[in-house]
Amino acid sequence: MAESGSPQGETLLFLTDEQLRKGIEAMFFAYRAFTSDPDRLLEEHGYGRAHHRALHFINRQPGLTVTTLLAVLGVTKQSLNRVLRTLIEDGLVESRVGRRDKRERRLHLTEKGAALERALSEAQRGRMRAAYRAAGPQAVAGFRQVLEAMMGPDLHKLYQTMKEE
Amino acid sequence: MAESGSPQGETLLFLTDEQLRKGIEAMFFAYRAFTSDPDRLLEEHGYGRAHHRALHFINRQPGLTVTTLLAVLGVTKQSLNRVLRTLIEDGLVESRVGRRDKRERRLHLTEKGAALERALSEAQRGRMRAAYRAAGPQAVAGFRQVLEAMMGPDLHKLYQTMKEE
DNA sequence: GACTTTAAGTCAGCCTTGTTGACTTTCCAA
DNA sequence: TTGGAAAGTCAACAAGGCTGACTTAAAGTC
Repeated sequence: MAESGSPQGETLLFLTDEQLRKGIEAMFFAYRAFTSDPDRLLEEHGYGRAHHRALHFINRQPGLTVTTLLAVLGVTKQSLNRVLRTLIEDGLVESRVGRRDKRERRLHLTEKGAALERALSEAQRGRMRAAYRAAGPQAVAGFRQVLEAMMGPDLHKLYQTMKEE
Repeated sequence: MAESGSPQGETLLFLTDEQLRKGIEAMFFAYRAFTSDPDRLLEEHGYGRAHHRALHFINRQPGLTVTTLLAVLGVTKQSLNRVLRTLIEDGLVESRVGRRDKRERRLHLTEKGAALERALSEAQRGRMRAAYRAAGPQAVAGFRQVLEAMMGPDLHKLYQTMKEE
C-alpha cells in the first residue's frame, strides 16, 4: 500500500478500521443519550419508546393510515396495535375512518396527545440543539450526510417521503 | 427576531425545529440500518444484540472486569449476566480470575468468540465504510463532532476512556 | 482477628416490545 | 360476485430490560 500520493488530494485515513470502530462506538453512545431524555419523560407517564415513535410520526403526518405507519416503524401489525390501542384508549390518538376508503383508519393526535408529543420532542430537541450549536453548521451538514448514506436506499426513501406529503 | 445580521458570519437556520426534527429522524432511521446487518448474522447464531455489545467491548479491551463492562453497557448485573453466561457456556468468552484481585473476573474472547466478533463487526463496518466513503472525510469529521457533542459528558468520558487503557 | 465493603453471581418475578400463526370483519375493485 | 386489501384480534413465545433479595469469596480496615 503506497501511502504517498493520496488520491484526489485526500488521504483515506478516515476509512481505517480504527476510525470506523470509533464511529460505531460513537453511534452506540450517542443513540443511548439521544433516547434517554424522552425515555425519562415517558416513564413518568407510563409509556415506552414504542409509544413515542408512534406519537412522533402521527404528529408529523396527521391522518396517516395504519399501514403507512407500519411501514415507517418497521414493526408488525400486532406489535403496533398493542401500542396504538393504549394510546387510543388513553385519549392521545384518534382513529378516524377514511373518507374515500372506509377500510382505512386515519390517525390523528388529540390535544392531549399533541401535548405529550411536544413535551417529548422538546426534550429530544434540547439535546440535539445543544449538540448542533456546539458542533456548528458545517459539522451538522456532515452529520446528516453520513446518516443519510448509512440508512441505505429503502430507509432513505421513507425518510425523504415523510417530508413532502 | 431580526433575521438580518447573521451573527459570526453564520446563519442559525440549522437550529430551526424543522432541521432538528430532520436530524432526529435521521438518527432513528440510520440507527435501524446500523444494527440491521449484525442483527441478521446474530440471528443465524441464535444470539441477540446484547451478545454483540458484550463481544464488541470484550474484544476492544481484553481483560476488562465485569464491573467495567457493566458501566460501559449501562445495564444491570442480572441482565448482563444472562448474556455473559451463555457466551461463556458456548465457549466464546473466557472468564479468568484476576491476578492481583482474585474477586475480579477478567473477560477475554476465545478464538471462537473472536471469530464471531470479527464477522459481526465486519458486517457493521461494511455499511459504515460505504457511508463514510460516500460522504467524504469532511462530512465524517462533522458526523463524529455532532455525535460526541450529543452523548454528553458522562458517556463521552466512557467513549474516550476506552481507547487509552 | 473481627468487621465491613466490594466483585461476582444467582433466583424469582415482572414489564415492554418484538415475533409467528391463525382468523374475522369490512370494504373496495375487477 | 368474488378476491384481495386494511384493520384488528387472540394466543403464545422470546429477548432483554428491570427490581429485590441473598450468597460467596476476597479485600480492606480498625
